[in-house]
Amino acid sequence: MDYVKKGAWSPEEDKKLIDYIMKYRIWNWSQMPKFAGLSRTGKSCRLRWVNYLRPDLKRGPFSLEETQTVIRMYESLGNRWAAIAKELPGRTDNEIKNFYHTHLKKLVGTKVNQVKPKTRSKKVEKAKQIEMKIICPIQGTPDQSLDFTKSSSSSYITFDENQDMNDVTSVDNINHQVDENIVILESNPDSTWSSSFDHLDESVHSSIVDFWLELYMAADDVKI
DNA sequence: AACCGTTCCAACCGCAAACGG
DNA sequence: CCCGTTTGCGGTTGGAACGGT
Repeated sequence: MDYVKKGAWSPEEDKKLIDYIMKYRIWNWSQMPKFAGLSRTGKSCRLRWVNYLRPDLKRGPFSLEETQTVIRMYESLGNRWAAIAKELPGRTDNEIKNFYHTHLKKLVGTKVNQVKPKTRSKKVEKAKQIEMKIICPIQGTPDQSLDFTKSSSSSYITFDENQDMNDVTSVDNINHQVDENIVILESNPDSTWSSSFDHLDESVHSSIVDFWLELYMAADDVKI
């Protein structure tokens, strides 16, 4: 093949590849392109099919369950994306890798402190101004899959200045606070949070972690 | 409106593993 | 075994889209 096309796939190319595979199945990636009338390498065709055109792909944002699975699997397997993908039907290794690098890397592991955003949302700035009470550090969670204790710093969920720690007995109560002032900040750990966190029982604790993940995935205005 | 910096993801590359003659 | 070819994996990047000024 003299000319090999690179870059983004056109809809016509996608159709050629899909039509060919539907008709003849996958038999040899390196030979397939010339039979399918594509000026692409077999490698490019395989990647396009596996990561984008395959009919069994899920698409769309990761659910909370999927996110938790990625975190859990990453903590046990490391960057073995293909192995992690086996636990998430409809998701590709590439997709999981991208998702991890763009959304989770700063939450898992030890680099939380090193990814300070260059710009903060207005809501975060406002929150800082009113000296909000930190009530929920995402650190030292009872759930090992979300164990941030290795981190040299922590992420906080913070609430409005009048929020009392003793009110935090259920996720509903937490949710109630979200509309106004909840923000997530990164910060160095200090002594104020750990003691205030002690009286929360494990179920509330893990609920907060779950809630935080949900919030993180849903909120546009949240900066990590 | 125009510019600029950031985010995100599709697609690339290099390398390793698997395959098969 | 050896060696060439094919397939699979993980790191990296180009550029479109987005958001802020």
